[in-house]
Amino acid sequence: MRKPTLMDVAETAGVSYATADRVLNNRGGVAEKSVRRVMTAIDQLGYKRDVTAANLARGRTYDFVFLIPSQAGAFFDELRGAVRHEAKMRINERIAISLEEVRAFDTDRLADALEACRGRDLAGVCLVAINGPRVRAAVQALRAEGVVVLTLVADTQTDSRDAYIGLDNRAAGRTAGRLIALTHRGGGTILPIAGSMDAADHAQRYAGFMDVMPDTLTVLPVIETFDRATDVADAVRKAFATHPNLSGIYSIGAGHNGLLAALGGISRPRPVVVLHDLVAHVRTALSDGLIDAVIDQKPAAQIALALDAMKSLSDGISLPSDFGTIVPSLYLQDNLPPIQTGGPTESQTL
Amino acid sequence: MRKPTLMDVAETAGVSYATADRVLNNRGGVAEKSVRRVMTAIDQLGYKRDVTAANLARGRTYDFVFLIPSQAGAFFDELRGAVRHEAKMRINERIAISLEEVRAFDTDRLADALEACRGRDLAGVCLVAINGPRVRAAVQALRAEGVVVLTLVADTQTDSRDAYIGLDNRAAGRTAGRLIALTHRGGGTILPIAGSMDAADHAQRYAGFMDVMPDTLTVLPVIETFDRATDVADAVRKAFATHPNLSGIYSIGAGHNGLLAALGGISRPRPVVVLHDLVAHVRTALSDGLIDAVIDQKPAAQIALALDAMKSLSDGISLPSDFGTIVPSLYLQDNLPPIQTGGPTESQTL
DNA sequence: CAATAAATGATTGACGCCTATCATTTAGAC
DNA sequence: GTCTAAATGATAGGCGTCAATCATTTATTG
Repeated sequence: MRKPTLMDVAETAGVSYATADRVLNNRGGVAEKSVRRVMTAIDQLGYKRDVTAANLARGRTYDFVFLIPSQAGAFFDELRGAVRHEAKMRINERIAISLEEVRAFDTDRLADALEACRGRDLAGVCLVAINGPRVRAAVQALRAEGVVVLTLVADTQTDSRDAYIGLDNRAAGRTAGRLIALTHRGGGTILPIAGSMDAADHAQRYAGFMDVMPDTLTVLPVIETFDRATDVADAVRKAFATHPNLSGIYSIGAGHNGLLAALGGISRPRPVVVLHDLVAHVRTALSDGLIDAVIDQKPAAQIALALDAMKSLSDGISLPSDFGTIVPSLYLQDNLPPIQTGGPTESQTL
Repeated sequence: MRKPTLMDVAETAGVSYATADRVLNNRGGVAEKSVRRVMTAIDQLGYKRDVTAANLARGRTYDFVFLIPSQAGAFFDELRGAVRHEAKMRINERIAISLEEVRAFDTDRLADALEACRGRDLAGVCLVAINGPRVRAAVQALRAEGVVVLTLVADTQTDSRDAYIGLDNRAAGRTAGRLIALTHRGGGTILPIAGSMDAADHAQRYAGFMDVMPDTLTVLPVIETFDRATDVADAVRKAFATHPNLSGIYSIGAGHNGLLAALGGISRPRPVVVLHDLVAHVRTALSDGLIDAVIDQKPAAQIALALDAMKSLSDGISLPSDFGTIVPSLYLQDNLPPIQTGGPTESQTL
């Protein structure tokens, strides 16, 4: 039989369409026993509301805003690219996405951008969080308006946003550590390089890394480079000079260009190198065998997840508890994912 | 401004709605110059047909059938589970999925099942292919009816189906090999275990594995176990006895229970173990540190891809050339994906 | 039992598109 | 200029739901 409609439900419940509708969209003013009869009919028939028809009727559209740092750097480039891609993909899901760039590390600009979102009848806002009183207040104001607010990549206080989508940095660090350990079953000397141990994500990755380090390995003190390529290169070169038996490098942060440059210049057997984020030049380096493994946080997947989450939340559907935790992907040179094609719906012009 | 409708297009093109409609759905009988004017208006306004409204109006539904081997075994269990899951997920996308189990390795049963699909006005059929003249004929007959036919996991001749969704087995083997090589930089002895080298997937994995084996490693001859757990266990135990310096195992096929049992029983330092498919007991073994790495072919993702592909193809949209190639995922115990929750839409009862 | 409130029924016009019909205009052939 | 074919316009009903209105029935209360 054909998919049941709400009219069918009404009939088998022995009530009018109007009453069935009142129950379905709990508009109230329905007697207890009628509610029950409708409910019964609903799951007797296996009725499921036709969401597309509903959205059509409601004329509902979802307006989402992404506030992404304008920070140069391959990772945020990818993130922005993913937003643009999803924006194209979802126009015929009645989802309108606008991408706004915000100057990086500038709480005031971020707060400005958030405040500018008020009164625009948005369904959701997604931001890469940095903390600050104005930011926090602006988020609260938005949520008070009924706008769903998500944090992405970097979180704020747990209670001041609706959900957080981001990498499990501890797991990422553990994964890196596990791989390093596996490749050093005979022992060795490892150099961890971070941007800044004051950055929560770097600190968590490092902690995860150390969690799984066996004591047969010598782990040198972390070098902080503030993700500046030249500093990274210098640090690596110096380490090579100082530790002739350096056998592994874990690069916790960014500034990979420096690392790659330094690696290209050495003569003796290259150490095992594990680093983060499969951006274009890292991908090339991995393909070329200049590095061994990349731990990725799948920015495109995060954007897609964020959209699903915002849509659900703004429909009043709550998220599963473990939602939003991104498990890192591990890539060697042989299981690199294809360059983003966008799936078959890409060409859906007409 | 609001999303333009076809009426808007008609107006800015200076034609009637009927003509615009004739162009959009190329029903023919429109003068060349009118076609151009409508086309121009379409991309001037950035008009995109509202697919949901269109499907609503058409009353179009997509009926898909999955023919999955009834073969016991965790992998096909997962595959079937994924089909059922997607079936639930997509009912409000006007997609009806039915899952039919077919006795494994039985071309006649498969052909029967395919023939039973005829005349049912299906949009697509997805099968785990095994070759045989009757199967091939049945597939052709279906396609002649306009049914999209996809192969999943195992392929047939390239020209006899619309698309193939499946693991890049060579890449999977290479990934395993790369990991083994990385963990044996000092050399070692590796045991590859396959179900049958006559099976294309196993042979390909093995080939990929050997592609990247450095000559500093000793690779023992492949053992064929026909994926029988007891045979696997025996083979592993025997290998331990024969090769005291056995340092790595690559299990190419299934029958992992036997491998895990044998591993649990050894006293000396465990070799590095890499195997395929993150099914429940493998997951447990990985969590417990009984094995080191798992290469997964993401059955759930394959099912989702298959559905997207069938839908696109039956809408007349062709697939990108690299579509359907599944790149293997590599899991260590720290980056295990969460147990399938199904995303936020799961709870979308009303 | 009347007066009031609560619950229900009946119906309607969107939403954007599809499909079909019928009338009208325009162009081409002679 | 007439006749025919091609092109176009106008319009209507339907897809399943939402949101609203108004009329009617049923229950409650004193």
